[in-house]
This record gives sequence, C-alpha cells and structure tokens, in this order.
Amino acid sequence: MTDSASAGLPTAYDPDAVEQRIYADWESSGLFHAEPDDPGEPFAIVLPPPNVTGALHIGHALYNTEDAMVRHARMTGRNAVWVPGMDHAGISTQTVVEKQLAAEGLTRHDLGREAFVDRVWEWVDEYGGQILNQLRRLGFSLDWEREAFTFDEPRSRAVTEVFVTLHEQGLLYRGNRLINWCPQCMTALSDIEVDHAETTGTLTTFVYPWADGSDGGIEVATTRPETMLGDTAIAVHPDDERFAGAIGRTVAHPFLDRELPVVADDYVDPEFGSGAVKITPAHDPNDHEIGRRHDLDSITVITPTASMAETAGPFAGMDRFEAREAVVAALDEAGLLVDRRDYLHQVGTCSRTGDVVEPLLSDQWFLQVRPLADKALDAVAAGDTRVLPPRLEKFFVDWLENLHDWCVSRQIWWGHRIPAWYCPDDHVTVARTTPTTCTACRATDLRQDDDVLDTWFSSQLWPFTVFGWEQPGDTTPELETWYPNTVMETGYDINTFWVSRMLQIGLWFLDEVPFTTIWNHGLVRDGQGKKMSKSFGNVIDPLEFIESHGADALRLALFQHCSPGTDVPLSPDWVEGARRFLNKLFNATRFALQTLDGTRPGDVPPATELGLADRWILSRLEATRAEVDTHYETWDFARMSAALYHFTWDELADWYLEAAKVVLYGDDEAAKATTRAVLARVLDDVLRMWHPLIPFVTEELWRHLTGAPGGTTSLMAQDWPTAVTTPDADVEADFAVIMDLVTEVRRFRSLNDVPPSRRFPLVVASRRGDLLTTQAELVMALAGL
RNA sequence: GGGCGCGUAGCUCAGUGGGAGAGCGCUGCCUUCACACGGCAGAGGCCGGAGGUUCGAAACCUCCCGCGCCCACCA
Repeated sequence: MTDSASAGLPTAYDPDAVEQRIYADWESSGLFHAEPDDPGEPFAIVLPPPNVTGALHIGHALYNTEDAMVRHARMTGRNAVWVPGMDHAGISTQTVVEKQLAAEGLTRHDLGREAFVDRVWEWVDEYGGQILNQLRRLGFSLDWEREAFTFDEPRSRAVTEVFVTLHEQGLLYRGNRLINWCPQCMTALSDIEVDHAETTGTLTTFVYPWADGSDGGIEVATTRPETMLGDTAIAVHPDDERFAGAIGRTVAHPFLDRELPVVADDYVDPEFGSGAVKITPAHDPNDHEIGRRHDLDSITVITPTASMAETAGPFAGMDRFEAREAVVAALDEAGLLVDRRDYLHQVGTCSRTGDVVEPLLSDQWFLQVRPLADKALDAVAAGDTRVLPPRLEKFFVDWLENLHDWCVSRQIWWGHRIPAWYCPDDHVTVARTTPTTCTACRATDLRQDDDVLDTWFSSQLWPFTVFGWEQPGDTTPELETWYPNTVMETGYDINTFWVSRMLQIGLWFLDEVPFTTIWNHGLVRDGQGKKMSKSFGNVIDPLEFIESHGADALRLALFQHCSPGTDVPLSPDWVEGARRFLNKLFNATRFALQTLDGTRPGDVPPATELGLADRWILSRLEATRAEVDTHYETWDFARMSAALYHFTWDELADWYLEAAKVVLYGDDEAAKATTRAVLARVLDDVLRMWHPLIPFVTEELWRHLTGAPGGTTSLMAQDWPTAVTTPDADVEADFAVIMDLVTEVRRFRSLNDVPPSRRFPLVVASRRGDLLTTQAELVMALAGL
C-alpha cells in the first residue's frame, strides 16, 4: 500500500534535508524578483534595513511577518516586491569598529578620519553581508537583485539632495542651541535618543547672599549643584509676594566674581521649593529660555568631556560629578548650605551608552519639522495611511503635534558628511557639490563641515530611494508602481525614530504617503513574557533554533503569538511545539501519499458521490479558508495560525483521515476514488494556506503531492485557494453527532461500564459490543448509522 | 505629570452580552496498519477586587488594586 511518491519520505520531518535545498531552488528560479510591468496590482514592502553591525537576532526573525505578507500577495495575483538592504547605522557601527581598534590599543584619532572611515568600510565588507545571508536561512523571499544600502552612492546622492533642498526651503538651519550631549559618544543626540530614567538623586538647597552685604539672601534648590558655577540670575514668580522686594536686587556668587540679578518670570512655580530658581542658561533648557527672555549671559562651565571648564574658577578641571560634591562641600564650608535630601527625579541618559546626557550649547544643524509634521498630520487625519493596530494612530497624531526641531548633525565620522562649507569668516555655503567660493564673501579657502548626519536622516528616505529616487522630481517605473509602498512593517519601538520621519519626508518630497499601511509588531519576549536580555540569560538565538528545529518551526512559533501590536512570547517549548506540528503535517501528507495511489489534486467529485465525512471536511475547509482570509485583512497571524492549526490537526488529521481509512482500507473502488480526490484536494489547499507562514515544509510536501518539479513550478508560485463549496451547517451537525457518539464510546473501557440506558446505541455503534480501540474502527462502525 | 495597554487553568494567551476555551505542562490508559515528535480519556479556573447597567456580565459603565510600555524642560 505504499505509493512510490512517498517512498522517499522518512517517518519524521527533517528540516535540514529540505530548507537549504528549497531556498537555493527558489532563489535560482527568479520567483523572488519582480518588475514594475509585471501583471497584477502592485504590492510593495521595503525591508526595514538591519544595521550592518549586527548578527541576526530574534527581532529580525519577525521579518517573517513581511515574508508572509509578500508570499500571500504573490499567491493572490499581486505584483509583489520585497526589497532587501542594510543600514550603515552611524554611531552603532562606528562604536563597533572603535572597540575593535581599542583591542589593538588604538583610537580613531590615531588613524585619522580618512583611514578610519576606510577601516569601517573594510569592516562592512567583511561582516556586513552576513546578516543578509542569515535572513536567507529564515526563508525570506526578498528580491535580492534590488539590494540597497543607506550609504551607497545612489542613496548618498539622495541624502545630499534632500539636505540641500531643505536648506533652500529654509527648513534646515544651523543654530547655536542647547542640545543633548553624550560625553561618552562625544556627539550631539536628538531628543529621542535620550532615555529618561527615574533616579534617586539629591536635592541640594543653598543660599545666595545679597550682593550688598545685607543679611540673608535667597534660597534656591538644585539637583545639579555644579551648574551653579554657570548661574547668571535668580528667578522668582512675578506675583510671589515673598519676593516682591527682591526683584531687581542682586545676589553675589560665593565662588566667582559675579553678581546675579533677581528676575521675575512666569515659569517659576511658587509652590515648589523655596519659590526661587537658580538660572543656568548654558546648561538647562528651561533656564536657557528664561535667559533669552531676560537677556542673560550664557556661561558654559561644563566641557564636552564633562569636566569643568576654566569658567568654573576654583573647580576647573574637575569631573562634573566630582565638582558636584566639591561645590556642596564648599557651600557647606561657606555656611550657605541649607539642606540635602533624597530626591526622585528623571535623569536623561544616552540610549546607547547609558551615560548621563549633558545639555550643552552647541552649533548644530536642525530641521524645522513643523511644516513637515503638519503635512503628515493632514495625511493621517485623511486616512491616507491605515495604522494597525488602530489604537496606535493616536500615537502618531500626538507625536507629530508635539514635535520639536530635529538636531540632525552628529560629531562622528561614519556617515553622510554634511554638505556645508565654511570660509575663514565662518560664512556657510551649502551646496550639492564641493563649492569653490564662499557664497557670502567669495573667499576660496573653504573647509567642509566635519559633522555627519544622524543615521535616521538617510533611512527616512528608504521607501523611495530603494526605487531609484535621487532628487526631487525623479520618477522611475519602480516608483510609479511601488510608491507608496503597501505596508511598512516594523516594531512599534521605532515609530518615533523611523516611521514618523518617513511619513513626513515622503509626503514632503513625493507628495504622497510613503506607505498605505503601517503594521506594527511587538517585542519578542521570553516564555514568561519577560524582556529578553543577555543579563537575564533568556535570550533566544534564532540561528540556534534554525539549526536544531528548522526555520519553519521558529517562524510558526512566532506567528502563533503575533497579532498587530502585540508582544510575542517565545520559549524553546513554543518552538518545539511548532516543530511537532510540522511533523504532524508532514505525516498527514505522508499518509495521503501512501494511499492516494497516484491521485493528484483536482476538482472535487460531485456532491452526490461524497460521503458524510467528505462533505464535512470540505465544509470545515471552506470555513477555515474564509476565516484565514478574514485574518489576512489585518495580517493577524496569531489568529490565522490558530485557525489553520486547529483545522489541520484536530479536524483533518484526527477525524477526516481516520474516517477516510474506512474507505481507503476497504474494497469499494468507486468510494476510494472519491475519498482520494477529496483528500488530495483538501491537502493541496491546506498546504497553500500554510505556505506563507511555513514555506519550506509546505513547498516540499506540495511537490510530492503534485509531482511538481520545483523551479518556476513551485508552491510559492501557485494561486491562493478559492472556495470549492460552501459551509453546510446541516452536514456539520450530522457529523458532530457521530463525533459525540464516538467520544462517548471511547470514554468507556468496557461495555460493562456503560450505563444500561446508553447501552443500546453504543452496541449499535460498535457492532461488537466490546471495547473498541482505534478511532478508525469506531468511525468505521459508526459509518453505518 | 500626560497617554496607552494588560490582569481568564501551573505558564503563555484566545474569548468581548446568553454553553469558560486553546497550546504547553500535569494524571491515567494504549505500541493500533501516517505520525509514540503519536492516539485516547481526564484533572485543573469565586475570568484582579468592589459597586452599577441588564431578564442575563469574563465581556458594557464607574471606582479601586496590581503589572507593563510610551511620552514629558518643575529647579
């Protein structure tokens, strides 16, 4: 009873024997590649470019959602493209290479800028492609012919064009403003690169004595006493009667030869502390604003390396935290210290290094975001971009409404050099190509800005630069077909960094939203729902699981918990469970191959020839198909995998295959032919529906089932199943009666255990009156009912 | 401080107005002709708490408790 088609199949599914062979076949078949003039409604996803620094981590495995979207789109006849690429990842990559240098006892300054950048390129060439090859192991159907890099020539030209154009439009400007500075990275950061950690610090209260020597003074409180060295005023609320006589007077700085005026400003909260605030315009954003309103001096007392500047007088040269304690000690000695107490507050830290961020006054480039954000807001309000899950739409609205200008310059070497040049008089010339003369003074000895752009400045252009856009007005067949992209699929954690910026810049330059759907996945967590982290020791290495369980098992385990916006718990147990399911699917197909006797999937026989079990499974198949289709409307993978899992295991394998044995192991040849036709057809549809989720095993089994040779004739190139029947409630109810009866029979170990009142139907059911052991026998026996 | 989300079986979660469910784990039985990576039968839950709406609430409303995330320039 062994069909030749199954002869080669082992009794357990072995992904090692399948996955890499299948992937190589797909890749050489050209099925991953799409052209703009291919038939079908366009469908485009651009891969959120992974950083060149990394090895594959579990977050990248969630790209499987995009693979499923694209595979499903192809099967439903759409002209689908999925574009791969990588991000040069500014600071991240520079840091990695600097660490490598440090191991050799070198810093980037030892090499100099040019040699260092060369060194990073070497590193990128050597390790950068690794991750993309790892993505192949996950089965991703990326259009490799379209691979791009945020720092390659075409993308770099686009960056320059965008920068210069925004400058011409007056939206990109250079300014001396208070920015977030990471003393460890030695660069400015944008607001969103700063984390706010709740920290127990110390609130220090001290007295500024009156400058005229009269008794007392004004009490102020601070969590950063060292900044008092840069104080240039005291502020009180204008309506605060306690200080009515103080406004206009001056206090004396205890350590520096400076007098500080008392000014009135609405910003001050009379309820907080003493009601008076020390003002340090050079080191605090609020104070900076107050300083501007009252025309106060800004005195920088902290340097980029976070030590105290010459302006700090006796404290010059100290580290900032050392100076904090020294200032307190000096205040105490001077009899000015009033109080120190624990104080819970938010401290800004660098999201990369964790170092405490220092607000510093600095010359930087800023993008005026308001006009761009407003345009994006209009688009969101108009529903041009659908957000999944829908609750996150509000997030984008809130975010865009409250945006501050974006500091885009970084004091690092790895990245797109800012296309601005300075003459000896510091006039700025912004240009597409290296200018020869200063636009302001005609000077010829020009020096290019040392800084590079925030890495997100280039990646925000990704949805259109990967399709050939290099400057405003550009159009290409790819852009006409695939812009806007259909879906932007990312983790919700980069909505601020990336997604909202793409939305703004895409609208600004191409006048259309860059994608019509934003689909957010969550974070991959461990089996207990905890965040994965090396220090917890609960990190899952996807490559390890691909080796041990196969890529499909890892993919399925992720899909089973993956709905829009939800976090995805993953443990070795989940992967193992998924692997067992694959084995079930494999063996169900193997059984079919052994009994189909060469029958290939085709049309379902006429209803008059179908048995109850046949009609039941076809009804269930159609119900499942409809449910899966529904879940594709929002790409709810958890629900669609649950529906398919339940159908495949609990209905197809546990009931229909058992019922089919009655016929297939019997001797009614006409009935056998009918059952074979139904079985082949149901399996074919099941494999198709599973394919976007678990592409390898389904491809392999489908080739055995259909005899397809692979190459361009493979499952991934087939059509998505359509209805073969309609769900029939009567049929399902009839079959449910049988299932209930069988279950009841099985519950009794022997007929003597059966209550007399139930004995008659059970005896009829069993035909033997004694214990029945296999489901096949039971279903067979009941078939006569 | 503002916003969002979540508390259902030991664990992870589905269910959102009328039978309390799934996977894993657990208990028992079974090598039976696709699969022991399997089959079958089970145990296990005042659905976070308190009020309210309703003929009826795990679900809808209010408050409370607990957990998580995002945003935020009160020293």
